[in-house]
Order: sequence, then C-alpha cells, then structure tokens
Amino acid sequence: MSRVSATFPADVFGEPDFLPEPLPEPATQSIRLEAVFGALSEPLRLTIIQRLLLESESFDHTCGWFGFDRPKSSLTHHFKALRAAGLIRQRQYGLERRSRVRTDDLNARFPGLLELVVAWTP
Amino acid sequence: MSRVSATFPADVFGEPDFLPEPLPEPATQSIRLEAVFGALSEPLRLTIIQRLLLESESFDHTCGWFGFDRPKSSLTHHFKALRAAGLIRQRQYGLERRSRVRTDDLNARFPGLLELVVAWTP
DNA sequence: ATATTTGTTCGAGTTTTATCGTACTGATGG
DNA sequence: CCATCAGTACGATAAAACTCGAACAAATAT
Repeated sequence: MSRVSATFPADVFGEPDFLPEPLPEPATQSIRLEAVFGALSEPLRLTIIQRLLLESESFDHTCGWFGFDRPKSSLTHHFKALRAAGLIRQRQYGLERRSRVRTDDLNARFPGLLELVVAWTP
Repeated sequence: MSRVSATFPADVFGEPDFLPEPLPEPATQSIRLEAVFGALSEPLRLTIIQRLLLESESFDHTCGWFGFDRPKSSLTHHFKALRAAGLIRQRQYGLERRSRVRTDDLNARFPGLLELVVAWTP
C-alpha cells in the first residue's frame, strides 16, 4: 500500500488532508430527538457510540475495529441506523467505511446527550 | 364527595396528606438508560413527559387530562410503558390514576435528560 | 488475473411494538 | 341498587425492528 494513496487508512498515518465525502446523512437541523432516542435504545448501538466517544483517538474507526461477534450484515444494519438517526458520520476509505460520532452537531442540538452515553454502564 | 375523603382529587384541593402507594415501578438504581431511551422514542410518550414537565402545576395528572384523541386502551399501554421504564410514578386516587415524572430520580441518575425533553419541539 | 479483505444488499424468519375493539373492574353518586 | 366514570385486561391484527445467512461488489495485494 502506497504512503500517498488516496485511500490509506486513517489509523496508521492520521487523518488525510482530503477527506472523502460523508455518506448521506441528515442535516444537523433535521436530527430528531425521538429518532436519536430510538437509535440509542439498542444496547449494541449504545455501545458503539460510547466506545467511539471513549476510545476514539484522533481518527475514525471501521466497524471491524469494535470486535463484535456478530454477522457483518447485522453490523451494517446497526451502523446504518446510527447514521440515519444522525448520530454518526461515515466516510469511505478504499475498502473501509469509517465512523465517527457527530459530536459537534449533537452537542449543539442536544446538549448533555453525549455525556449520558459516556456515563452509561452496560 | 367529601372534603376528607382518602381519594379526593389532588387537582382540586392540592396534594393529600397521605398519598396512595405508587404502583409497582423500578427502583431508582435499576432504571436503565436504554429503556428510558426506548420509552422516549415514541412521540406520544415524549409528549406526555414534556407536558408533565412543562404544564404540571403542583399536582399529578390523569391520562384524560392530556386530551389525546386515542382509545383508552392505547393510552393505558403508553402510560404503562413509561412507568415500566421508570419515567413516571403513578398513584391511584379512587377512580383516577395520576402520573408524575420521577424528576428527582431521573435527574440523579441521568442529569440533563429531562432538559432535553423539555426543549423538544414536536 | 486471482485471491483476500471490507462491507453491502437481499430476503426470510423471529421477535417486539403499536393500535384498538370489546369486555371487564372498582369507585362514586343518585 | 343501578348508572356512570376512569381506567385496565385481554386478544387480535398490523407494523417495525432485530438477526443472520447467502450472494454480491469494489478496492487491494500478490
């Protein structure tokens, strides 16, 4: 893999200068509280958001990074639910699809929400 | 109706000296964040909690007070869901079952949560 | 080119949740 | 006693959500 590839992994060399466009997601203003609550009512999804908040360093993570023992199609389902509700932003880096929490958007729209997720004990 | 009846309505003369026992509800420590999120992911239930927070004066409210145009059995279902998740406390006053938000419990356990509900715009 | 890797899409089965009519209960008032 | 009133319980139907296998797609590595 080339050091200058447009798709090299963000967790090896840090964030690339030019990020791929995010996958389709709701605009900040149209994130709905009830949809956010629905997305976070599923323990696996709550875990995803919490771990992204607590263990993310300066880069985004693939869904494989979490190490969940679930079929890939189940993970796709949950990540899509999180993105549709406005909780995560996803970008495609070559093969990988990396996710980060939309922290700024969520803090602006629902202050205090992410603190609750961080404090959650499974 | 007697002024000293054990079951007179709390919204006419204020809170009685001896409250009826609350209906079965989860203990404060066992209220689960994911269950709370699930309960609040339903717009009607979100409305119930918001209105109890915003429009409740010093007394609890019956489910009829909200004026929802839904069958009674549907309302029973949603109020039971809110109580099971630990969001409301319900007491029986004669015929009526009155609800209040478990504000202290929820603020202690999930600080900031109720503010999000208050700020919600349907 | 071919295999490997990461993740998607489709579709089916299962479980949960919502909706709501009907019948019922228990307290109150005449 | 009998009617009324607030709300429950039951049960059926319908809609949503979760789970997951199988087949597929696209980028990468050799």
